[in-house]
Amino acid sequence: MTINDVAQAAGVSVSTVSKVVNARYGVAPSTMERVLQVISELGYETSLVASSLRSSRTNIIGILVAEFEPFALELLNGISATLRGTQYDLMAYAGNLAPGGRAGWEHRSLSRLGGTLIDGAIIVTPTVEIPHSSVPVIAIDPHAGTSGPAAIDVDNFGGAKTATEHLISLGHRRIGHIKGRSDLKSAHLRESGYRQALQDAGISYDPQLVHDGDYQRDLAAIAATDLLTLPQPPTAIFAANDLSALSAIETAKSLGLNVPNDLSVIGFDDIPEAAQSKPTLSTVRQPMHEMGATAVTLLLSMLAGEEVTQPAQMPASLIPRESTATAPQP
Amino acid sequence: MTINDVAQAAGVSVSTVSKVVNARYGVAPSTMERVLQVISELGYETSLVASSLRSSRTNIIGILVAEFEPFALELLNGISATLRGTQYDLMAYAGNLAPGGRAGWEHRSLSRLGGTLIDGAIIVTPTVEIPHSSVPVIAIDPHAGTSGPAAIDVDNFGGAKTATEHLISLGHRRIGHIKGRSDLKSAHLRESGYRQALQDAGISYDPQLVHDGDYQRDLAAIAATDLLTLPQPPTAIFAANDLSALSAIETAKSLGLNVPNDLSVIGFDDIPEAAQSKPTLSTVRQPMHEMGATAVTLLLSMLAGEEVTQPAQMPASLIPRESTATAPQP
DNA sequence: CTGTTAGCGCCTTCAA
DNA sequence: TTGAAGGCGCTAACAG
Repeated sequence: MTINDVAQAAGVSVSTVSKVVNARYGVAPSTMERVLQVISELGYETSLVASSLRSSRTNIIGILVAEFEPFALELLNGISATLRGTQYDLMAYAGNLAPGGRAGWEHRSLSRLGGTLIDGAIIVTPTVEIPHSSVPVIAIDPHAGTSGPAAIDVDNFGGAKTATEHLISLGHRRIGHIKGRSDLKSAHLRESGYRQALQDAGISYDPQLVHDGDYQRDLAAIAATDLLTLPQPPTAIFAANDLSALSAIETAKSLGLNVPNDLSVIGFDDIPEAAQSKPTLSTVRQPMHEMGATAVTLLLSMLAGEEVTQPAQMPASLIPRESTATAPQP
Repeated sequence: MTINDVAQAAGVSVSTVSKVVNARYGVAPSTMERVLQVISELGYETSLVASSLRSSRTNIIGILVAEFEPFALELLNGISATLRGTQYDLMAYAGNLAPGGRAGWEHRSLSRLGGTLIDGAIIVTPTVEIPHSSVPVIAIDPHAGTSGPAAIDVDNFGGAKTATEHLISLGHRRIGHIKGRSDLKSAHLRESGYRQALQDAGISYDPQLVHDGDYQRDLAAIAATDLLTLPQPPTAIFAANDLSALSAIETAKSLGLNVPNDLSVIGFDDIPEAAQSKPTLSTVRQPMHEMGATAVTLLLSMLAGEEVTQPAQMPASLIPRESTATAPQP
């Protein structure tokens, strides 16, 4: 079912059909009607691929992710809602599913789709490389410096500080931290926030209480075990992300500890699982919906020809749930 | 950055570059090395659009949705997880965001992407039309007959029956129902399940207790109001979906009723909001993750050349939460 | 108003 | 082993 079939069936040339499809001027009303008739009979739709190869505009916004995990999905939700009612369709592409090459998927996806298929891109990346591209790009959560394209992220430092202050306000003095991936800026910022909160409260920093969890479930479990089997274990743990926090809760349970009575745990992100765990997880929420919406807004202005370079920083907010409680009396 | 630039920089022809990129035989090792060198220097990636126009395989699975709402996003999650480790990438396309034409997006999206951009499609549709296509297609939740392509849906009848039985087991005898969209088969099946459960329990069917909610929030609110202002209002309501159920709870609250003490409410779907409402919503869960996984499995076998026509029906499971309780004593 | 022509970037015969 | 040529479906000049 190509434009050729339509042209043939209607007894006109392909260019005439193209004009009708794209509502160009210069087609006789009668011809137009006949062609439209044939089109609807045959159920013809113009091929996105072919037309995008030829013309530069597609009216499609691409969102590029490594894979569709909860964070990206929430973002997608906000993006989709914001895009509704505009002229743009949304195409989400996970370019890292195939086995092999983990690195550089941002560049690969952008090169493969950019320029032709999509008019602009929102790229969700936890890595450092943000390629420059022929189309406007917004990066969300680009754990990197402020170089490169317009970027959006959450206030990692402030959020971590808030989380730690929450624990302090509950009377905790011995507070552990499970760090995130050390090559990501967000991990450092979150650790800094933790240390700042301690310092502000006059609690001295104890390196023994900080272990590496790499934002991953299994490594976080090891870190939690190390922390909890210390001669003087912490009464509370701030984990750099929810995944680590949930893992820490599991570990505490397996060691016979009760959360939150024996140990308080707080995470970062507020992924959907956080609200459904037992006990439900106290955490610091990234406003993913709003981040998605902001990304769209910025991208649309870039597409409208405006210059956008200023990175946007979104606020993080404390979500106290069941996994944090007042410190046990010694 | 096209294949031409690479060819020029490497001092070879485009066809040679193409052969190198696609690992075809017939290129001298030295040439190959030089070309690869240039490719990595220039950061060249083959254009998805151009190559898909020329060759039929892209190793991309498309998932076509009207928009990215919670149901589709959960599905996406399951699909993405199942696709990991296979050779396929995932492209999700929302082809109905642009204002205007609501109907027929399935056909439009499939025509525009199928045949060239994607090797196969999973289409998430609540409407009746399921177009035939040039690529293998699996339909999820196609509230339609068994005609057309391979389809996956949930046991609507059994799930509705289970929900109603749950209310009956709590002592309710006067049970209202807020129906779904009458043009969708799922709505009829859910109503049938409700009536079957009543009949099995020896409770006579009262047409006054069944109102139309169209699966929509606002219409469900009207239906709920009508039900609750009846001379003899129901003590429990089974809503055809969670959206309607949440709306019914709102309505009940605004009428001064306490849920679940004065009125029990149960929904259908188990969307994420159900676990976070106050009170949390009892419901019947569609196994969206598993439905997505099943869709992928079926699609992969179709792509491998096997015939798949048998529709898959997934089980629905009761998720009792706070919004249902024993019937108030008269 | 309509049709012919020339590519968009790529892959695939087919000659050289 | 290499390159030239044709064409995938479509759009955009340009002639007629």
